[in-house]
Amino acid sequence: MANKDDISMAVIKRLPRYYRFLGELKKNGVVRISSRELSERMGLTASQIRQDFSRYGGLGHQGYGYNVEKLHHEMGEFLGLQNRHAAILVGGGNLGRAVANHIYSQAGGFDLIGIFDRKQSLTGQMIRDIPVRHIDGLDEFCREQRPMVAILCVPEDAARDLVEQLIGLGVKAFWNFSSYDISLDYPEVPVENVHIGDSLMTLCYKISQE
Amino acid sequence: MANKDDISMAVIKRLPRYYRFLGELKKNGVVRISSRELSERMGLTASQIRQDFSRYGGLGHQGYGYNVEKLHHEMGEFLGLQNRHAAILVGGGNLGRAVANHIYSQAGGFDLIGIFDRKQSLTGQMIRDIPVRHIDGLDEFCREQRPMVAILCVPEDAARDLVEQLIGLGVKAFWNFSSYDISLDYPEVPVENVHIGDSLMTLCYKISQE
DNA sequence: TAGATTGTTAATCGATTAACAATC
DNA sequence: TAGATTGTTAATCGATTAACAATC
Repeated sequence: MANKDDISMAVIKRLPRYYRFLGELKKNGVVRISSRELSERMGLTASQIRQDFSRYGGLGHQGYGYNVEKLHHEMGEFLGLQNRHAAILVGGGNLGRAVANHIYSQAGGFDLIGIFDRKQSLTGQMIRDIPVRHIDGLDEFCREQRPMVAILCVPEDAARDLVEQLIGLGVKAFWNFSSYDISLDYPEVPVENVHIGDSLMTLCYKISQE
Repeated sequence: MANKDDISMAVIKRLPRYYRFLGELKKNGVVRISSRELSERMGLTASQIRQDFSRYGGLGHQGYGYNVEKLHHEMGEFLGLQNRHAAILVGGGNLGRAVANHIYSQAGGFDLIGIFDRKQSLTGQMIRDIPVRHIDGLDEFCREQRPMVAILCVPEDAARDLVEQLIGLGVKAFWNFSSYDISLDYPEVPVENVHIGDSLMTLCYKISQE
């Protein structure tokens, strides 16, 4: 397999979508698929699909195409979905709850081990099978449980302070729903941003263009 | 001003971030800024910033830089934030609530005029100042109120049927939080996707790379 | 074997960066 | 005027598409 370091973000960003489509095909009992047919279903070029897949070594067979189950499985491996990373969630509001539920229904990758909020009224409430703890207990919890990932569903100012605190506590990566730009201060730390506000502005632009 | 149709998505996707940073500078009383200084604050090249801004006509002044307030305002105009689009939200769960609150706190673009859910237990509840209605009333509501945009915070299968129904009811654009790929079936309809599941997989990949 | 389809190389296209003349 | 900085053109870099030999 090619060294993953060579693979550009442009390709990586397409992998989850491939993974979803292949999962769907697998569920529908499709055994094999050609790059051409997959391209039609996904709205990509067959060329791009072959380029993307070929980076991961011999996934296909000439004259046959790709085995759906194998491809789906390998794609999950490339994404690292077989790993289990201990994660904590900070911010138990609506967004935090939605995200917590998502992690549960999503196949792989993360185990949510703690939820924190600064609102006293939330502490003790259960989200799925996890109790919401008060943010004051964050330090102690992290020192004992050593979460690897933190999910930030808090406002920008809170996120800024939390990132500093959490990095000090050994957190290695962030799933960031705030508008605080973590990478500017910590360029080496893996961060995945979900900027809902930016998405809304982009929609506004697209509509204005009609 | 250049015809907006010429401007690529790569540029458009950066506009909300510019808009946010400029709003912050404005709030901090910064009057003027050069492309070089903005580039350092945002982690971009000065060249890219000048390229991006120059597409919109003479926003800067040689030897001076850019006026922060003017640039912020113009950026908002390009994004169409001065418009008001009537929007409905389908799906009153945690994600729907989070999104509804977002629309309220966000400066511009959308007026949320209705919220729908198929759960009887939710109907009648208030989210902000909007009552949750039962999904059975969607047709009648849309025929009377003519929403332009629909926000989908429902599972994929529900989203599929809803899009068909809503397009029939005159909805022109979608903010889509489901994994249903609207553009495959309706390539002409403006859609902005927020794929939380894909984002989580991408994070998983980034962590595995460390 | 003949037909299908990959993996890969080459060509094209688009986006980013560098350079600099224009000018405030 | 001298210094700073834009807007724009040219150069570079990267990503996508096309073509096709390899081969199942």
